[in-house]
Amino acid sequence: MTEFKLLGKDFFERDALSVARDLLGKVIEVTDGTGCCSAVITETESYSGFEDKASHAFGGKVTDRNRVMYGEAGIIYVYLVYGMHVLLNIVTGDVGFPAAVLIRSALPKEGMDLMAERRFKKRPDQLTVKELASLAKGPGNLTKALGITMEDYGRQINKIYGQKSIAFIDSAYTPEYLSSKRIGVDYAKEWAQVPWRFSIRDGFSKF
DNA sequence: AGTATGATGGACT
DNA sequence: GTCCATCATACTA
Repeated sequence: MTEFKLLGKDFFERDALSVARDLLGKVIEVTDGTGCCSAVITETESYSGFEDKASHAFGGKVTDRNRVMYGEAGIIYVYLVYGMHVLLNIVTGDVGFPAAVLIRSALPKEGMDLMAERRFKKRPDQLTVKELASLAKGPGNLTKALGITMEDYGRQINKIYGQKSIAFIDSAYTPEYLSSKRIGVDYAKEWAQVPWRFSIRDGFSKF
């Protein structure tokens, strides 16, 4: 009998940096018509406020894509980059203040068969070591493995929509972590340098 | 209505 | 380290 509790709206109703850091070691669990899978969150990034040049909401910009960043905490903000990758964010903080946490990587926990099928059309025992290690590593790989799609846009976490739900589960695990520069935002100049990326210190990362 | 580009990932040198 | 697939979105006009 596993005791678990969902991370409520209050968890996400805080500043994006705290949420990003505290999300490390927590579990994301996705259920859809094909089944259920979960993974331990190992890497996140925060995007916060009007001044953050790396944020889609920089300068208070509002578009059809980024609109939910101004919404209530716990809303799912997904978008497509490079014409092919879906990236998962959770909105944080107060309504009207644009902020979100990007989930970049996770360690597969349950539902390996689903994740292996979605990523490589293979059974888990057919995966190479490289494939296994990269199952949910990287924001694009993570959403593909977990089955997160654009249809999840604007939905609330921990709620069921038809057969689909994206839940966040608490954990007593509070890992040592590292902070570093955010990835892929060099265009944001000085805002590309702020240490708003968080990752579990696993002893293997070279940071 | 035309164009530039990206909160990536994989292949390759 | 370099190249590039691929297309919705944001921006220019």
